Amino acid sequence: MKLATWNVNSLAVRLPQVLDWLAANPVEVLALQETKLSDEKFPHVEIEAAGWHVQWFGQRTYNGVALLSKTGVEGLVRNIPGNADEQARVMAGSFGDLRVIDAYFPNGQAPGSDKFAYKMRWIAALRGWLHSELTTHPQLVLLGDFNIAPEDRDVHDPVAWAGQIHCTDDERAHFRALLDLGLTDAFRQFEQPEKSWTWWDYRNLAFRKNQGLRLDHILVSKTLAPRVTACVIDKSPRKNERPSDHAPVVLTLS
DNA sequence: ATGACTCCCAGTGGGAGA
Repeated sequence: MKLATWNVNSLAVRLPQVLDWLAANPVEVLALQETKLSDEKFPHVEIEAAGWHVQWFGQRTYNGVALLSKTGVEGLVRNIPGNADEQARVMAGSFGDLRVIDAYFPNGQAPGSDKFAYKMRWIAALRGWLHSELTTHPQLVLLGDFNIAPEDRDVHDPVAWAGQIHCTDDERAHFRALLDLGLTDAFRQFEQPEKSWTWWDYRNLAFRKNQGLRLDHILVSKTLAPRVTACVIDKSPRKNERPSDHAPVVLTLS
């Protein structure tokens, strides 16, 4: 079975691309981020008409997550329990014994900013919740847009990006702390091409020059790790006329 | 180079993203 994550940067713009992609890639679960739609505007009718189950949690203009799936979901959770948050960033659901947590981590804007402090608090709250989720759901996948490039090899120009947003020591320490919960970066379980990114700046022909960052990740629990047979970045949606600045990441489980 | 592009809500510009 396959699961995927994709930051679509506005589902209003990208819905046709998402439906095309699902037709070609009928994954068990597709986790979306940055839908940028209030719940009453979410295009669930179109998605359901295409044969998919869908759950959504959003707000206007910013953020917003959704879970599209072949089968129905149970145990839905919106945002991090116990962590009051105006921003719609998390949706968790169970598909049989598999717990799926879709997360859109805060961007953080710039180290030292209020938004960076929020990012740090938010990830700490996520980690605390994940700790308990893992005890009740040993088969767990955390996937989404982490807005963190975990290592220098995840950055096209590590010198230029040193200490910049997505690449600070604080963010990387938070990423490692998530791994320390017993999670594995599925992408790095396999040999991968050098210069593998999931995000390219819209500006400066960055995609054509393959100047990007690996910010979108799929972490799997210890119980699940042995079942992972592949994890790949799918650059094909970039061929669309108005692509998202992020590419999907696809996980295969035996 | 305080840039570049895209999206949103706005309203003939500006914030945010990453």
